[in-house]
Order: sequence, then structure tokens, then C-alpha cells
Amino acid sequence: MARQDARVLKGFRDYLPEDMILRQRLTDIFRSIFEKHGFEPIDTPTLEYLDVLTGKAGENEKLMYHFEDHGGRRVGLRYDLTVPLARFVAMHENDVVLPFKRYHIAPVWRAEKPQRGRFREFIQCDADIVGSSSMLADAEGISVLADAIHAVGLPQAVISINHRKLLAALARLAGVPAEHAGGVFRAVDKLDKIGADGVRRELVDAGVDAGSADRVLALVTQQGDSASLLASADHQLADVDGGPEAVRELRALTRHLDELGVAPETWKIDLALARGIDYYTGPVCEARVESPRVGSIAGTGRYDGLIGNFLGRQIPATGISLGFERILEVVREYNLIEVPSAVADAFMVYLPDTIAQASRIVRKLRNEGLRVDQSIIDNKGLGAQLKYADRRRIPFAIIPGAGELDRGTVSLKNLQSGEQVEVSIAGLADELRALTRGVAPVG
RNA sequence: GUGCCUAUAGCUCAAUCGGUUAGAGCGCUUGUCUGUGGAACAAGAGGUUACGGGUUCAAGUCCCGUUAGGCACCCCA
Repeated sequence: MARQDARVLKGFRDYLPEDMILRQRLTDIFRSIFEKHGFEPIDTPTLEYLDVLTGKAGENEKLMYHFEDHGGRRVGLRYDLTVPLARFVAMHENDVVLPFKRYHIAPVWRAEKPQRGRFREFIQCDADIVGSSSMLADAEGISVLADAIHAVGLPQAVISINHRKLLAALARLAGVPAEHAGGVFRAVDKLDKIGADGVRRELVDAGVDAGSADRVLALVTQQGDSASLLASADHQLADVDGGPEAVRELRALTRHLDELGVAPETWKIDLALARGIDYYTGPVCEARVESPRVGSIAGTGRYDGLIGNFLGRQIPATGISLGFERILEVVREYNLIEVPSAVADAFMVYLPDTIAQASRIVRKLRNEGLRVDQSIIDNKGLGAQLKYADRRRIPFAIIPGAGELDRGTVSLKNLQSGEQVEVSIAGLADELRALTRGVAPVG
């Protein structure tokens, strides 16, 4: 018989139990941080009308999975969680309380070329605040970001903060015409990657004259601590449209960060930070790690125009996106999160004479909240069953020997050390709880 | 989507200039060993050399295409 090919699509992956245990642990950490900040969960369909996803512009359509469904509708798999949020708020305006704080942990799809930390199906972890113009909202997002970095223990993660309007004002000051502002953002954002000369070349290629390009570069590469950068921007932009407002907002934001207890050494103002997404309108922020080279691991930004596309009137919004897959790459590289070796706490061995009593003990342990795998290997000896449990990396085996049961006990074997003790059946649950504490899952 | 690199057993890798039946370690199965696993020893299974085509007396090795992975673009998490 011809065998069906077993294969998966490029950029799509299976997850083994050991993968999923770690992935679930990481989403548990993020969920708990989101909820600690008062964000509430929502979900939306994976499939949306294509025009909802692409909006009027339709420019990301190339990277989107889209097709015609059986009813002839043009549909697409969601490309991010932000556009669905905008549609969600517009449709449920009467059911949500503004400012609306929601988090959303769910897969999205992009038809990109896969690389390390880049997949075609991947999890996004977003938290957004809709309906607040206050810099408190932006500060809240950065606080989530800082907590997430801290909780995972990411080494040397740096949070850079800038403001889209500040960058636009600097470009205006340098003499760049407004229609080239987008090109300036894209070019400047690559500064640490391609260097000043590379950015200059890219600016000129985009149609910016050489003098303006040099002035832009000089302005965004000013050095100094956050306060002095803001002071000098304030001075330079005093008469530039949008400049004073941007500086005022960034000052408010950084003050709130301080009030929220976000450690000052975890973030810095970076006038060259732009971020690619074109719908950002206010403060933007990005976290990067140097190693492994997976690029940006999280970003935040204010996007006051997006939701209005669905509502017909403007609603301000700001949000954060944690780069789940890339953070996971860093976690694996540095072994940052210790996860239980198996889901089960203990493995109940099958012995032909004591199966009934063993099953009753298993039921009792499960009712007490312990995770117990009962052996289904009834044709092999004790040795083979211990080996099976150990290969599953279950930490303990319970051996319900007839002699022990007569004494009201079982043997409890630590499969790592080989140590074995006789434990009373009445005290077994407490004993197991004590022994497995510390590697229990979050929440 | 574009360009470059890579693909040999479950894993990590070897195979001279294109030359006989593609090897090794680890892992796996079985036995020594039917209430006590991991060690040791012995035996064994496992390969259309990613897939498809071509050149050649002869292809894992050279050429073309496809698929998948990596890197750089693009874009982004």
C-alpha cells in the first residue's frame, strides 16, 4: 500500500510534550503578569474578512494567508492581534468599558521566509489599552514589558524608548519633506544594524538630499542620558511643529515609569528608535537582546488612528507585544526557565495481585490534586515499568506490594536517586506534595 | 517574495580523485534479568544518502528542479 507522506508546511511546527510544557510555562508567566496589571483576556476568530485585515491600504496582503472560502468570501488568517482588536472594539463598543484593557495570547500567521525565531505560525502575546490618551497607559505597557523581562530573567535586555512625533519633528528640523518621513523612519531604525553610512545611503536613495540626511543623522545620534537628550530635543524643537508636544509626552512617560517603580537602568531614550509599523503615532518602545541574535523580543507603541478606521471616530490606543517565540529562543539558549521533567508527579506500578488496591490509591491521590499516572503495562515486570517511568522522566514511582499493603503502606521510589522509602497510604499525598514542591507549574 | 549556504540511520557525524556490499559513536530492541530501572556484556533491528530527474562504464560525491532548514535582504515578534 502506498504510504501517505507525513510532512508539515514550511515555517509550521509540531510540539513535543517537552516543548509544550515549556511553552505553557512561558504563557503562564505572561498571563500572570498581564492579569497582575489588570488586563483581561479576550479571543477573536483566526479567520477574518480579508478587507478587515488589510484595511483600506491593503499593503500587507502579500505576507498574509488569504483565500476564497466555499461561499466565495475573500478571507484571511489574522496577521497580528492588533487589527482584530480594533475590529473587536468597534463591534462591541457597548459591551466594553473604556479605557479597555485586554490581553490576547493566540497564534497568528505570516507567509514570510522562516528563520531562527521567525515562523509562519507563531504565538503573539499582546496587551493593549484602548480609550486612553494618558501617558499613564503607555507607562503601564512598559511596566508589563519590564516585568516580563525580569520574570523570565532575560540577560542584558535593553528597553529603548522614543516618540514617533519626536522623530518626525527631528526630520522636519533637518529639512526633510513630510512625504519622506516614512522612509526616514525605516532608514533610521536600521542604525545599529547598517551603521551611519548605511543609513545615509538609504536616506539618499529614498530621495532625501544629502545635507538633510546628514542633519537627520546628527540629530538622532546625539548622545547623553535620557534627561539630557530630552532637554536638548526640547531646545532644538521649540519652534518645530509637534516637537514640544512629543517632548512633553516623553517627559510625562518617563516620570510615570519612575513612579511605577520601573528601574531606570532597564530603559533609555533612544532618538534613533523608529519601529517599522506605520500606524504608530506616539511613544514607541522596543526591547532587544544581544545574544542569541533574534532581533527585537518585544515592542510597544501608541496607535491613536487605527481603531478609528472601524469606528468612524478617533479612539486613542497603546499596546505591547511580547515576542513569545523569540523570548523562547533566548530561554532555551540560556536555560532560563526550569520546567518539571514530566507532567505527572508519580507513576503507580502495575502488580497483578494488587491492581484493585493500587487503583483506589491512585483515585485518592488524584482527588487530592496530585498528578498520578497509573501503569497500563500489565505484561512486563517491575524493572521494565520502572524503566518506562524513568524514560518518561516521572520523578517518583509508587510500588503497591502485597506486603506493604498489608502494613497499610506502599513503597515510594525516587527514580532519579534510586532511594526508596516505605510510606503510609494515609500520608502518601502529603509526602508526594512535599517532595515535588518547587517544580510544580505556575498557577 | 529575492540572493547565498546546507541536507547521509532516531541524534551527532564519517565515507580519499566520481570506483566493490554507505560506516562509527550514542540511542533503540532482545537476552543474561518474571518484586526493583539506569551499568556491563552479547546479539539484533534500523538507509530508495530529503525527493524527482540528468551526466557517466560507475553518483552520497558532478549538474538541474522540488521540498525543508540556516544566513542576509524585505518585513517584523
